[in-house]
Amino acid sequence: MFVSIEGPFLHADLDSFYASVEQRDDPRLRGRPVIVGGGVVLAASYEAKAFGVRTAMGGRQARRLCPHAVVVPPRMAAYSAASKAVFEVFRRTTPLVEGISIDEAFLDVGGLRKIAGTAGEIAAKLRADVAGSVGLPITVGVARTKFLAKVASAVAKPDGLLIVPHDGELAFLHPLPVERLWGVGKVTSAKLRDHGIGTVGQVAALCEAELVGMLGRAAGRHIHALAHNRDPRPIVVGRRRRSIGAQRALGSRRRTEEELDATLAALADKLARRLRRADRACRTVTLRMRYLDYTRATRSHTLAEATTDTALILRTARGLFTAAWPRIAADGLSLIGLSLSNLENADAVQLALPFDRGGPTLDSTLDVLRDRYGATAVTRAALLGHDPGVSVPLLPD
DNA sequence: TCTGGGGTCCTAGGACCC
DNA sequence: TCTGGGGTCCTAGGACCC
Repeated sequence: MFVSIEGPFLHADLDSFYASVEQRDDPRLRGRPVIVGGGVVLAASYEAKAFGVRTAMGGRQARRLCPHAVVVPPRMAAYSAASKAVFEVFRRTTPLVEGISIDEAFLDVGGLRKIAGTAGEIAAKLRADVAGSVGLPITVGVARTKFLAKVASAVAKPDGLLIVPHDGELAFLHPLPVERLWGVGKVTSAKLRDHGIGTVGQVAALCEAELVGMLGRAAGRHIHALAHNRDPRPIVVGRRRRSIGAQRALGSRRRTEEELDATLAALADKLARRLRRADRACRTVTLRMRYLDYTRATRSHTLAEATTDTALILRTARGLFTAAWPRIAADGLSLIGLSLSNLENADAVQLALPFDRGGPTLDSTLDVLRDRYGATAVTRAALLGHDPGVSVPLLPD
């Protein structure tokens, strides 16, 4: 993991990513409203958005709003390949790239000024490079902080470029609606609007204590800082995934215990494969449930040691399922999901350590490893103890 | 108008240890 | 014998993001 704080930052965000890939690959779709995904809208082209179609909207509603839209099934492999190509362009621009999702990243372009020009010039070239070599439209926001760069790209969409000058930060930010603040969703914006607060400027006029009183400690502090464009977060290169999950919607039909168990087994198998492919191991298994009335619940169990074993993951999931069975039987499920967290490196280094007759304890092993590699290199959670050796990742987890 | 699939982070209470 | 305070881990729930 590498951290860079210099700035300025670029926030690069592909426009209607899945739909743009479809329009790129099929000229007949260009200029027409395109919806990716049938049951639910995964992405909509700007032509479709003009009719009010939005991501995550039900397919039926979307077709009613825009009856002449072309609906195509998702092609995840094509999107994944396009994403890889775009990230290659990012990394040719600067090694300081922090991926946020399949279609979005932050770039730190400080220090490139003498070589590549101003941040604005770099951003313009980046957009041209993505269009030229991958054939996709991309919007870039440029600002002194990551947060403001992200706001700038959201305002500049689609296919735009917006540079927020140092002396114009708050003049740009304060007239915007509170929903532009990262971390303000439905619930928080409703709370703020109940207090008569609708713009970022109105948030900025409050003191931190008032916001903490309204929203809780973390959210209050966070939003107070963002409203003043205080965002010290650096670019983090090589961030590791913290969980792996999969879920399946089940519709409104009641499922039998056997059907649910088969789904659970398929999810466990799929996740264990992904886990092993990523060279990770998990210690916590979480069962996610949504009942037929759409209320949700989770049940989790943490193992003593990390595992990549399908059978153990499935046994653990089944144990959670069995414990939750009374409510499931009574209320029925509309969704079942599994998530693996507390991830550790599986590609660990094997160390042969001399142990006492009584066998090593986790803590005695930890002490030895801390002596050898330093306290920051080894954590209890990183240990994957297997007699007679132990596996230890050489990076902090 | 019924609501997919993949994630991150925060809170809060209880267990346990020092 | 009774008591406090701090820290970490686990579990469950919730808000939010793409």
